[in-house]
Amino acid sequence: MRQSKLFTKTSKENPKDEQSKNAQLLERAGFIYKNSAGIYTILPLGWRVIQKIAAIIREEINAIGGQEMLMQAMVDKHYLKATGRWDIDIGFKIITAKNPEPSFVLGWTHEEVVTEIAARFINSYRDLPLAVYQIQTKFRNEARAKSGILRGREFLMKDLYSFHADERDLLEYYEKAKQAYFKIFERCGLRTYYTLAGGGDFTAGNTHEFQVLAPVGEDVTYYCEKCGYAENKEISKLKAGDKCPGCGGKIGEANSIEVGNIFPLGTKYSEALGLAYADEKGNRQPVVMGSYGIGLGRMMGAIVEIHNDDKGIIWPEAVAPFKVHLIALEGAESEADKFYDKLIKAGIDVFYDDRAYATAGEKFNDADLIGIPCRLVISKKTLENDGVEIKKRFDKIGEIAKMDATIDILSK
RNA sequence: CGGGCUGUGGUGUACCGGCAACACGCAUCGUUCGGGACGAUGAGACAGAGGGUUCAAUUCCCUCCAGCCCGACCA
Repeated sequence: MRQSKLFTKTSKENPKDEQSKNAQLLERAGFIYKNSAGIYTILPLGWRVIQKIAAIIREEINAIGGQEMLMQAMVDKHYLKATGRWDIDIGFKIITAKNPEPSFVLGWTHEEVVTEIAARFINSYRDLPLAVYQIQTKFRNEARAKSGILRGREFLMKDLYSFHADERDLLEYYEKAKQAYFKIFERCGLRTYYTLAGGGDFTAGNTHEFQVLAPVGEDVTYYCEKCGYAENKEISKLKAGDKCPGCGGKIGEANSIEVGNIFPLGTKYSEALGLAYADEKGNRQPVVMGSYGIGLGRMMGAIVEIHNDDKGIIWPEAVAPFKVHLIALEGAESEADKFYDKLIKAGIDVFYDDRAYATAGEKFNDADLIGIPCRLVISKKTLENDGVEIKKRFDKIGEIAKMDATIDILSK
């Protein structure tokens, strides 16, 4: 991708109406655009990051047997009526001039919908267990959208639902999902705490959240500095300085961002929507369910909150919009063009700053802001050695390498 | 939903009861070219919307709308 052709441009100033780091940096660098409070367009650069995150999620969820599908945003009243959730004041009900009485809501979750679908296909214990998921837009009428893309009114979510013959099988899968979640977050550069939490409108029992410690986070987590055990303040009896109930380590208190959660739903939804199977003896049993969510936009925001410096974003390699940022300086344009073509041919995901009228300083500052982890600079200076300068985003100075050798290294 | 603050070219700001200024960005020309370089010229806002006070409103008052922050709420 040539930077001169990119749809967006960077901005030198922070937007006046954004206080959170994630929104300031993502907007300045051209990853997102705010249309309304809590409603952000994901621009080409941001969409690349979201796609990287989505690919990692798909890999890990597919690996635990998740089958991807897509449910629709419009959810008929009868689904939420079945569980008494139609009147929860979080959805956007859809009305029209001809139909002032709403009969649809823009889905803020899909337990009811997926449960009814599953009831059509699950009949026997032989059909279980199963797990399906989607990456889809959710709508929530947040009383107060805040913190940039960390709490929006419309956002992309991965929601996974699992179906089991009994509680034991659910818990087994729950553990698998937990491990998959740890992998997903770790691969995306996020250190998460597996946090005991309440169930909200989803289930009466306890649930688990994956919390990233960060000052902007709106949750408060008590966590063990030694073993990583954690509880959400909402339900916790712990306080800072206590001893960890598991290992005796010291409990710390910190604000945190909930990037994911997993819920043992039990039979609440299967009973409400008639999802049952025949066991080995032919007796009808309710299916035991779990649900598992990850907010993709919120993850992107959390990554930026964690990985930045005073110059801009520092993307973890796995989720960076491009693998390398190639910069051509004055006097090296034609050589840089050739090198760019070679990188493309070698299959390297490269962002190429070919802008003729930008100064070196502008290019470097933009590169720092956009935050691609590996930078290549070609200038008259580097060409004296038939070379290119390689610099990691977090390094102060780079080193010169031969162009061909650089392609070899990058294509590995 | 309650409270506070804010709303001025594309962006960030200033001024002010007398028909709007500066920086950045943008356009053209020239000089530059390894950390947002310089000079010249130029385009671009009827000041969130509506109403009121006044000879006169971007400025004062009211209403509404929008945004941010705090709180309440909250997969």
